[in-house]
Amino acid sequence: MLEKTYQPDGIETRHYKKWEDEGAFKAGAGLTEQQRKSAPSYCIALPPPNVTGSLHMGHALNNTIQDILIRYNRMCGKNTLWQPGMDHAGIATQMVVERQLAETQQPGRKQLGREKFVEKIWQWKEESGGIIQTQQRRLGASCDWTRSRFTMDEGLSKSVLKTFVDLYDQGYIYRAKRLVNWDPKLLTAISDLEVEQIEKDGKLWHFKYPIKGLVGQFITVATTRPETMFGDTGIAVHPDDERYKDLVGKTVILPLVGREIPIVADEYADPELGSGAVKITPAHDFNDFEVGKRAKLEVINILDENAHLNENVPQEFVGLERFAARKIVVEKFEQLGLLVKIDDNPHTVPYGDRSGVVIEPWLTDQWYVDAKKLAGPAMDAVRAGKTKFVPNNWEKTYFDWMENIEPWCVSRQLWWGHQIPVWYGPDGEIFVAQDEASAQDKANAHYGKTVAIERDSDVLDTWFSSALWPFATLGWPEKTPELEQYYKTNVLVTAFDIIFFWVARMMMMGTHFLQEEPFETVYIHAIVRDEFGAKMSKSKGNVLDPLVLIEQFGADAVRFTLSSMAGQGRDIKLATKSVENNRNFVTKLWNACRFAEMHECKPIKSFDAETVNLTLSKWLLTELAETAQAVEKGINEFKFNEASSAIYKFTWNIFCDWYIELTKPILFGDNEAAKTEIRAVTAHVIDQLLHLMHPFVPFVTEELWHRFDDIERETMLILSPWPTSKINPDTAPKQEINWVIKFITEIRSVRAEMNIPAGAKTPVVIVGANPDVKNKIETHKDLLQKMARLDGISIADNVPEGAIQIVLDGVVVALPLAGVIDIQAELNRLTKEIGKAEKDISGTEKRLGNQSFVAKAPQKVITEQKRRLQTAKELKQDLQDAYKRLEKL
RNA sequence: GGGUGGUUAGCUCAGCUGGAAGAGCAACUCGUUUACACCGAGUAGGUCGGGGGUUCGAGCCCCUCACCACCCA
Repeated sequence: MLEKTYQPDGIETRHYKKWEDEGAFKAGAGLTEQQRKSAPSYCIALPPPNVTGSLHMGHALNNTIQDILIRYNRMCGKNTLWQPGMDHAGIATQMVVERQLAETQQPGRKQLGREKFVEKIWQWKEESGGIIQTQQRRLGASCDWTRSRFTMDEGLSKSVLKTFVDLYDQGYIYRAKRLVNWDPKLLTAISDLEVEQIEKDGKLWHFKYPIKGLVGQFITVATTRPETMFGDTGIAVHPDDERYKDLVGKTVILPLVGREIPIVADEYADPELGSGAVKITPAHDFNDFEVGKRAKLEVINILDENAHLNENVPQEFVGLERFAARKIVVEKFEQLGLLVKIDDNPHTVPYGDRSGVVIEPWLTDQWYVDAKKLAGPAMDAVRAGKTKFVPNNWEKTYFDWMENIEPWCVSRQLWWGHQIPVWYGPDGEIFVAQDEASAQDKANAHYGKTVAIERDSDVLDTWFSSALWPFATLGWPEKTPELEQYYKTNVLVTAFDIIFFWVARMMMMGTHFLQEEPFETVYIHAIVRDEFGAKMSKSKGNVLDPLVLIEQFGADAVRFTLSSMAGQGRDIKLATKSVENNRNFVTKLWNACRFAEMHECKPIKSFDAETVNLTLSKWLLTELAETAQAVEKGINEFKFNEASSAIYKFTWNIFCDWYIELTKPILFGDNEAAKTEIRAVTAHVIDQLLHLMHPFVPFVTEELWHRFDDIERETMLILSPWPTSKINPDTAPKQEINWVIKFITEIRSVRAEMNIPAGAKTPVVIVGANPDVKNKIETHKDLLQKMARLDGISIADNVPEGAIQIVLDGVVVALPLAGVIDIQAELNRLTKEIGKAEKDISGTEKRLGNQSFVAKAPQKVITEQKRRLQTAKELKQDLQDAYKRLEKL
């Protein structure tokens, strides 16, 4: 016997273990060798989480969606693969391990040296990396863990090297000295996508620079970064700016330095901003770099890797930290009388999203991928509809970014990652090869003798390897059966913030190396926020931990909450309360099965939905079939909220609220044939429902499927085939049961409104019943009485005196309660009802009286309006009659 | 500054190719009945952000304004 409530803890781990142990997650699970070859494949590459990561709500949503898709398609008999894994997260991992070394008083990174440090990282990875995969299991993710991959594993590393070498040989990769976003804390270049622009209350300092040859004349420049003045190599003014026209071509003497620098005309200078003249520091500002190129200005780097002033500044300033330098520079200008004023100036400042320090544009040698060339085919694939974005509007974001794509800086000054396969000869000649031996050969051939070569110490950007994910995990560059079977993958599920980072790069690499884009569909889901719509963040303290919620309410409740809220194009505002509600929903399902169990509803193997006799059965089966179709449609269209809502409504509002209640008179009665049918139907519908719900709430459904009857299951629900459903074209059962429901609802409503005690049973008299109504009443007499709390139903020609009167489809349902009810209250109630009918009548009449409506509206709408008017008129008449009868008393 | 999404009941959100606004939660009233109090029955609650337009008809289409959120400069 099922317990009163569902307790997920032990059950979840038990089923998960069984699924995993018995290979239910494995590629092609549930199919025979033969079927695997012929079945259509369905493959999802899991966006690899970061090896240092732990499961947050975003992952929970992301994984839930993928799991729904995978479980559904697996049950549909497809050859499925959900390919999991992790990426090595260069910076993040290095940071984690460095912090750990510091905390345990061990020698730091630099003391250890590269080899030892990397060893430490591997050690860390084995011991505590990848916690997230355990957490994904808690959520129920049915990935093929036996195929789990890591971007630093041997196979992927090979793919990465091949990719680099091929791209280099094909001319897509080059080395260049350009400005990069330099993180002076982590001492590496970072992607501009890893730079956060944050609005800050800054200052705008106005400095006077003396003009050479014009004694006592100055030009005022405004700057947000005084300390960079040591690197100034020019002053820019707008070419049309009358104030400065005469100064263009002259030079100024850079204070504190004494360098002579030119005043140039460039449209970059905004006459409206500050003084209209702007100092140009090409080595330390992206815009200035461009101006400098146009005006052929000198490029002077004044910062070292730690963002301290280097030897290119006057002796007394060398070694100063950038913000200390700023203070001192301002003081010096003030002392020299060259500080004009200081304005408040809110502006955006770039911060490294990992380090949290201000990012420095810094001039370095780095490796670049010519992303522009790769972007072309990747865009074509989307234009041609070979890859579709869902919701579609994200295509625009994709195109906007791809069209304006910048060279992709792929080198990072880290130790953790794929070391760049580039070797340098004694004179700096570049040799690119997959291993040192081949590089040596190339070098020897080049120089005509054996020379010492040295490998580039930098590693590749993590995204360089993740970009290969959808095919490298399938074995590429080898032509493996898996690659053949599963590429291109069906869908990529991710959040919008990853479109640039990852989707775009996979599209580029996939189209380039396999001549086929990596996915049919890119489904972009929502971002999970807190219940007030704010971003979840540790500092705000509004983070909901999925594992805590799973602990509290069960994984199914968490999953169902997320899928219910996964509407398209909208963020999810998540409150604990809604998870609790869905826990209640799971319990409701549990109790429905408990009811079935109590009444010995057991699956009948030979059950045939076509042969049921009872209207109630036919009605329920139709509702079920409609639900199944809604669920399928919802999943196929990525409208998980619609699928979830169909499940919820059927389970709670149809099956529990009505069906179970309507079966009670039968199950407690003595019509054995009816009882037998209801038992079979109930069991059948629950069985089907558990299938429909399984992708959403896998644990409780698996558990119930095994428990609500005593059949020894040959398989597990996870591998049980998805039901086929057929909607009965006969709508009569539906109409009949809906009439029953309406009858009961109306009486209940009136009883509550007229304050009839819940316990009191009332007789009811039906007046004006046609044979059809009489028939329905006769058929469902027991349950109508039970559910509407009636004490007998009689049929009469006249309405008894002093009764409450309900008009239901032209029939008067009277509750003769003379002496009990408050006549005036009943008169008031009827007046209100009459008012409603009148409003309906006048609205419809107005519409039908409109010539152009009648002339232009479709016939269907007009007929509907006429019918509506007729019904309303009849209702009003009946209500008025009821009123008159009562009024006479 | 450019772009995207949003504004519907107190809250969170549905609302199909335009045909008379729905759910869940919260609120309030009442709880007989062994599936379930993690429950049941019922009630109330909305100028669909403002303005204009198209249309016989607009929450939905068009224009405009306001506000909110996010992305990119």
